Amino acid sequence: MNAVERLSDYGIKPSVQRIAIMEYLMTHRTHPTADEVYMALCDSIPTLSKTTVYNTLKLFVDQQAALMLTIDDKLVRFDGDTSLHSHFLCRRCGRVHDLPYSGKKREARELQIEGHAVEEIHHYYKGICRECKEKENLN
Amino acid sequence: MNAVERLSDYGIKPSVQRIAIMEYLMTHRTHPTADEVYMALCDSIPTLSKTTVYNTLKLFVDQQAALMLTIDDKLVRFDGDTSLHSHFLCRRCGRVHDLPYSGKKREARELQIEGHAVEEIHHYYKGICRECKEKENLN
DNA sequence: TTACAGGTTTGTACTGATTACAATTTTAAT
DNA sequence: ATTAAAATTGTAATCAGTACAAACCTGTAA
Repeated sequence: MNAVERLSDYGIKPSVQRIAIMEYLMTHRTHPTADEVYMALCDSIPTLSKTTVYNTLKLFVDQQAALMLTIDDKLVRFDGDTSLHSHFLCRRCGRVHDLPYSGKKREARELQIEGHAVEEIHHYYKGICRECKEKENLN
Repeated sequence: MNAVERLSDYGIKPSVQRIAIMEYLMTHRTHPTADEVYMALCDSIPTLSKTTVYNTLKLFVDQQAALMLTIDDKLVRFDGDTSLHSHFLCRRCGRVHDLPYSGKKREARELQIEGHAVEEIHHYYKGICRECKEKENLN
């Protein structure tokens, strides 16, 4: 699946900017911030505006073509992988790693929890990631 | 357990401000923002500074006497209940409701997931809360 | 009592991510 | 080719949160 197909799957009209941003999300599983997306693309699209990046990422989230992660209290991150999975934020290196969804399988399909209509599930974990732990142990 | 006891349990020296803020967190399970805490207390402590509220809440979180919730992308919220539980954000009324922790019991005691050292677990759910759904159905 | 030292609080100024908005450009249809 | 609608852009503004230095306590020891 390419970026254009994915956009139209979610009812988003393609444009140079939208395709580039979606492509970036699809090929970089780093959970980038809006600024990181902008910095990565502004060379290849010199006229790109930061406002467009913000608007476009918001559009993707509204259309459910991307996830907005608020795991970090400073920065909002975005994830092009909308499948049900969890996230791990390393307080050492600041990276966000994907984890398989660890909740009850049943719950993920439930529309209701305690009478509330659930539309989004976010499972976040924080700590020190494997790579940072291994580096630490070398010292 | 009163606020002063709770502070000393977490190695925090009591002061008028710290006691008032901890007391507010203990008696208001609304997951308030720093600004909400400030607005609630500035009448009874007229000299209270917003910086103090921010600093104190940060101190509580660092000492693990409170939780910082980043369920909302706009505002950081605080929770005086540090027991393992989940949260539901209603996109209609904006309130955050508590939910029992629904993850696997095993996982909560694990220090590691996929090799990462887990220090914090945050399970967030978003949607429309029961009260808002019921109000909606009346119309 | 006085003076000092440490920690705490305060107010102001600043930062930096995000948004509002109006102008410009592009797209699509007639 | 015209025109309307949609998309993009740049600038200015917003506003939660923070840095910093001055002022203020609190306890201790001369």
